[in-house]
Amino acid sequence: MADSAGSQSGSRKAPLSRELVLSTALALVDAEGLDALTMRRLGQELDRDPMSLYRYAANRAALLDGVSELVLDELAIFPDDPDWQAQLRKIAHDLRLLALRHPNVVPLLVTRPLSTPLGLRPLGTLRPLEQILALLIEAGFSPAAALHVYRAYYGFLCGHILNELQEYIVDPEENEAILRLGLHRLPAKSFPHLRALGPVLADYDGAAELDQGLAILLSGLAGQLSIGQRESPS
Amino acid sequence: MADSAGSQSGSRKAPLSRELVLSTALALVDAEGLDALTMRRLGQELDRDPMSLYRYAANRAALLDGVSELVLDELAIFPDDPDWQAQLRKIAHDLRLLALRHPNVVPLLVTRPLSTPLGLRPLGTLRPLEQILALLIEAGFSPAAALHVYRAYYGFLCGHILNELQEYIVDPEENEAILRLGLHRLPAKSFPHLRALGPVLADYDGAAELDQGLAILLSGLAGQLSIGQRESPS
DNA sequence: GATACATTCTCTACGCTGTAGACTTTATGC
DNA sequence: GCATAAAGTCTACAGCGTAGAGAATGTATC
Repeated sequence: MADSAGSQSGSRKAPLSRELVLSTALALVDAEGLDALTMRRLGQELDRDPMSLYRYAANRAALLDGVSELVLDELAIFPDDPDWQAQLRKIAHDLRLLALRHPNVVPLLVTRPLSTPLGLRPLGTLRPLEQILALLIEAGFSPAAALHVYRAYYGFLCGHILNELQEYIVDPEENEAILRLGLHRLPAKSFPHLRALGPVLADYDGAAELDQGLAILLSGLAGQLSIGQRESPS
Repeated sequence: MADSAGSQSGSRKAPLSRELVLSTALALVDAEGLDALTMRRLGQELDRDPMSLYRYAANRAALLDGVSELVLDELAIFPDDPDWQAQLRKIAHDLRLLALRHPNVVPLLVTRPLSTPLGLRPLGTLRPLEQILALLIEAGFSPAAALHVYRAYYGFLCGHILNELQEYIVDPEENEAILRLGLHRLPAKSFPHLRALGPVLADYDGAAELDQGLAILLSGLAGQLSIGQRESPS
């Protein structure tokens, strides 16, 4: 018998479950990146035959969807908050922190919906949309206006997170080195401004910039609310 | 006898080049998606051994970077435009159209930089950043302020494009069907607003929404300009 | 023409991937 | 004890990226 790794000395291993599979997958992605999440590797991590995973996810794509869902489940939204702007700000910062906590999952979050029609996505990934719509409608926006506000808000939010993560470098020791090395590599002639910004690029206060952008956007969107209220029937 | 496609009847085939390889790769991605772009398949498309591609791209990742670059090269930016807001609006719409023209490349555009420190990216992907910085500095922003404006602007832009593409469905015939099918699948109890929005979701005027968002954002950002500098040259 | 060299392309092979299909083991109900 | 269902395993296949050696071709020099 091939009782390979640790586990119980007895014949039985811990029972598998979708939750266990997904959380192990997430841990693996967090630790070693998306590419490390292969069926074989995950099976090994769970001390099971890779094929057993197909009981809990129809295929690798579904597994990735599951991981997305699991991460988004960490996001708490309160659609009943009477201060919708404050709530949107809170959600934004929460999502930002979530992204920083699971940077390797962000490509998934942002990419998977591109290949799945809205209606067929995992429910967990649609929950934020639904709840933010609820929040906005509660705040007085018409459903259609709520959708537009959502799009502007969520688009901006995703964009910010992507942007920030693109400049983010894991090891702050190496940061300076790689940054300088990289920037030095740029032809001075065609990239003068970028090269000159080296030091400024190095300290990026993502939370502050997110706040600034949100302030602009939310106040603009709030303006549409008061206009809409004055003219349109509720 | 493997002389498959057209080409000369003689022994020689058309000479390969990086441009040819990349544009063929782009065509393949446009036509059949990112997954279809394998070394073997691309080799077959060019009627060459897959290994010959490694002369023109160090590996598959570099090939993907090359495709990103090729697409971004289509984007024209005029850093000398005296009306920076108009220029930013134009860039935004151009990039949006570019994304709609090459939807399968968007994941690449958005995802690849996440795994490459800024300084080590293909130069072609840094050009827009540099040129927009130039535009903003020319307009009177300090370099640091220009960077902040760029981040807010470009983040919003990317976010919008991603958002729009996520709701975009290729076949307008099937659109209604899949949409309804999908929405009908949603539990009415937990997704009331989303279900109710079906018709509104169906017609999404991306250009208009992009314009609206930009209007809010740019006017807000322009405000920072006038505050930042007491005496304005404009 | 002949020779040497550099470039370009091809061939073979290795270890990895997702997963279909048949099979074995274990838990459960009668 | 036995039937049935559920869970897990095994084997196998087609496809992937790409290392490394080799063949074919183009060019420079004599």
